[in-house]
Amino acid sequence: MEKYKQFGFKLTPQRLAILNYFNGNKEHPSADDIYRAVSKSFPTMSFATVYNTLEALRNKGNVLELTIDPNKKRYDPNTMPHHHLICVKCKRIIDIHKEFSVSVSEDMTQGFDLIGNHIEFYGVCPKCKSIALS
Amino acid sequence: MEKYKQFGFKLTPQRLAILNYFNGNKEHPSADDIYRAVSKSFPTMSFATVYNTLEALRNKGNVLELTIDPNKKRYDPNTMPHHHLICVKCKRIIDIHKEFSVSVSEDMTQGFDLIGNHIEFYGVCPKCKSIALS
DNA sequence: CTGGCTGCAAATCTTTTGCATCCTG
DNA sequence: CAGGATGCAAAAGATTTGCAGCCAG
Repeated sequence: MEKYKQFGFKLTPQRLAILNYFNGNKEHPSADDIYRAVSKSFPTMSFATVYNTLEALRNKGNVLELTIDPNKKRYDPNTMPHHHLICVKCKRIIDIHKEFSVSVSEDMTQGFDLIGNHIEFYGVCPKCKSIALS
Repeated sequence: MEKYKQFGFKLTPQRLAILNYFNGNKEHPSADDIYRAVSKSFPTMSFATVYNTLEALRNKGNVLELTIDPNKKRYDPNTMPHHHLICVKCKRIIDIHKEFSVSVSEDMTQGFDLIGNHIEFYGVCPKCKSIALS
């Protein structure tokens, strides 16, 4: 795919498969999710390649690592600034595209240089709500 | 300590040691930090007891589990609502005690019931700034 | 006394690493 | 054709679990 040439890294078939899986993906998958999905087309795919590719993409700023799920890292190919809402039961994550004004005065930052911020919203998704009722 | 009786769970010496370690602690320690600190007074302390106690405290709402550090869970005995600023280099976490208005319209939440939110600020702490310069 | 807690070790899960081989640029 | 990427397996960390014995209430 031409659109990936800009990335400036070797475009192996495995990486292309991961990029295709990411394309338009809003699921915030874990490394294992990616491994399982891409293994279907690449039976020899290894975790080393998944993590290696994620690391490469992360260094280029094409993927974000999410720490919102306590059990494992999740990855987000949508690099536009945005926030997340996570279901506390099933851990499903959806995007919140909205800007918030969350400035902090210097006396609160104890000499830190600020780089950015990310808001985690917590909630219960519709599916888990209905399960809870039954 | 009388103040802990309210917790309504067995006050073993090990748990008391963990509670004392937590008392006023602003370090946001990991399970391993807790284990190492409390092991000094309790050489037989085990990880099982640390995790067991953390789980019990968490269920009572006396400790928060932070997911902000990608490498491990961190724990916060300060249960007043507040936010965090993390150094992206050394992972030091400091508290941000300020309220922000971050309401989300219903059309963004896709049917989720909202429970709460938490803001992660990213930055570089003074110590890591000076190391970077040298 | 008794049920919950402790401590140890083994197991699990996620992520990382070493290294020989492969293949993109 | 060289250097980076792959795949496998082993290793490293973090967290969980099984279970026999212990002790706070």
